[in-house]
Amino acid sequence: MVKTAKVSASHETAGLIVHISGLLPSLSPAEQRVARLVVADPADAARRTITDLATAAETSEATVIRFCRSVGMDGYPQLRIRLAAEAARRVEPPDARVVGGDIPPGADLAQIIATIAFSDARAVEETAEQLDPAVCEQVVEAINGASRIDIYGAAASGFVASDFQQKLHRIGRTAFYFPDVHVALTSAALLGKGDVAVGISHTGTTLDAVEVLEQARARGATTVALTNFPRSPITEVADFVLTTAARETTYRSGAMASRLAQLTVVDVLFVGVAARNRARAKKALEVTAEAVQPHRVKGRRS
Amino acid sequence: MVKTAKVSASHETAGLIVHISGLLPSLSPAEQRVARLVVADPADAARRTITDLATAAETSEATVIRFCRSVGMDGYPQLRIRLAAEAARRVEPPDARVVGGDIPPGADLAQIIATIAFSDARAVEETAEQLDPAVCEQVVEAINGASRIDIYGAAASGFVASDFQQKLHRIGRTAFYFPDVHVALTSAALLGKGDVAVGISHTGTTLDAVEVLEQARARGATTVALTNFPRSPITEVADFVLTTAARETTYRSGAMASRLAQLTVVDVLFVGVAARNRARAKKALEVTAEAVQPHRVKGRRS
DNA sequence: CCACGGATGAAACTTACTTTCACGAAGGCG
DNA sequence: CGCCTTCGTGAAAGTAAGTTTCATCCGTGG
Repeated sequence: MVKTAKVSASHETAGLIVHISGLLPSLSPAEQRVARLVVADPADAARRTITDLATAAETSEATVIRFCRSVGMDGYPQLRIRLAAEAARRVEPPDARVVGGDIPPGADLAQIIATIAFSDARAVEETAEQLDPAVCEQVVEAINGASRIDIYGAAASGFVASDFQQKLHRIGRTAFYFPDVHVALTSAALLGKGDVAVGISHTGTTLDAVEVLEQARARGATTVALTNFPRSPITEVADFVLTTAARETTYRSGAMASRLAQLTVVDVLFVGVAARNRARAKKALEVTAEAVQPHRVKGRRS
Repeated sequence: MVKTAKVSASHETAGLIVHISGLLPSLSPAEQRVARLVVADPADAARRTITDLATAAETSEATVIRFCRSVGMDGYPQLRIRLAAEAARRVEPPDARVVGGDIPPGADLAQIIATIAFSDARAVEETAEQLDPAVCEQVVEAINGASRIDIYGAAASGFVASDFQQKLHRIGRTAFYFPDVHVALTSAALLGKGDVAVGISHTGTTLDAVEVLEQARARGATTVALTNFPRSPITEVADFVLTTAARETTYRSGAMASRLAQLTVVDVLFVGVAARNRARAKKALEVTAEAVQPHRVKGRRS
């Protein structure tokens, strides 16, 4: 009890297994048998009960407890938990992921899932990384001060535009989304100083989106572009440019990752605006949530 | 993704916390208190004894045990071990501990960006982790063989539904999305054996979505539900259930991460279907891309 | 208003963990 | 060479943790 008791304290955090095998030689024979089992398969040991482990090590429970104390644990349960944690940590990190993005022809669903998840998550992270907080700030400011916000996007970007519109609307801002270019153009013509027009286009080359921003800008409105390509045509008619960072390839040309990246930016702007009017936004969200309550099925399944 | 073999096992092994938060609404009040403690700080929960945890959750040990069973564990010790492992594997987010939670009042844009990116990316990854490839496979199969696919979703889920519809349509599948419930219901009434109806609802309690699936199922169509909560009402009318893993406080945050998670699942299904008809899908994508070419502004996009 | 079913905690119970203690083997000292 | 000491050990007693059972409570629908 006295001799090895103090060794541990500092080593507790990292490398429990290493720690154990380090002081293995200093343990008594029976304890060593326990130690070897533990080191050989920590995860398995964590699953066992003390009696079970004692039996496997051909010794008694008492010895297992002594072993626990010898390696600096309070008791068996603590050892178990530490072992479980340790074992989990040394599991291979989510390894060879198909970074490229293209789905190989023979891929099964599991591969497809992994690939998509990876590139989708990547797009979100990378987009966030390269987003300029200062620009976001200004855009939020503009939106917050606008008496009207027009949002335009076509096809896949249309969903994003529509989503953004709905979000702003939900917190009580006057926002519009027009699926039809002509309507969007006429609306843009009615914008004025202090209003905001947002154009969303992954490629940045969507003629309609460019035209809408152009029109809005001509009327004195603040124009914001959301695109993946920082030097694309749409950026030329935008006061503020927000870029996404999605790398789409063949199959993904159906705008998959880009969409998520765009939505992330929308989320940022939305939260930014909401944060400016915390109380009001919260209230609005609650009210709108209540409004749909009758459309919910009551109760839960058990 | 290393192992695809064990279908149900993979669901349990990966993302225990996610799994729990998904089941949260379907738990009884007392169990929910326990669940919240566990989700809030898994590592801490793993350290506690059952009595301790019960006290902290202001309930009895019996309830804690019931909670363990509800989330698929044998008993408390197993839960403890799993929590410890889970907590260890989890990489500490750089700064923001706010995972699904609220943005702190004083947050600046940079913080907001980091927080959102983190929880968005997390939702995507965790959703992918717990997606069951076998179920996806069957859904893909069903969609692939369907002569018609009806997709329904309301509000935020409506965008996802619409996006899915557009994607399927683009690779030449006959898919519909109806923003109007009544139209959706009449359409569902015309579905038949071999057809597919997809209902999207984050909470799983959207009455409209449930009704549409019900109707579709009554007509012999295959029904698919996409929801965050594996035991919500919508799952009762679905032949196949696909779950997302967004840990969003259900109503408050206006469906941000959940949306991305849903889109990820949509992407998986889309690619899955496309992969079955590689040549045809590719051709279709090219043709549709050409169709919008005249609407592009010419010029570089670096 | 009652019957019913689910949710819940108190208490009985079981299992797991911890402590105590006595035995026996190894080493030292008279 | 024996006797004492020390240490490692497991049996068994003791305590704490986990699990089951059951009576009660509460809301729901007849």
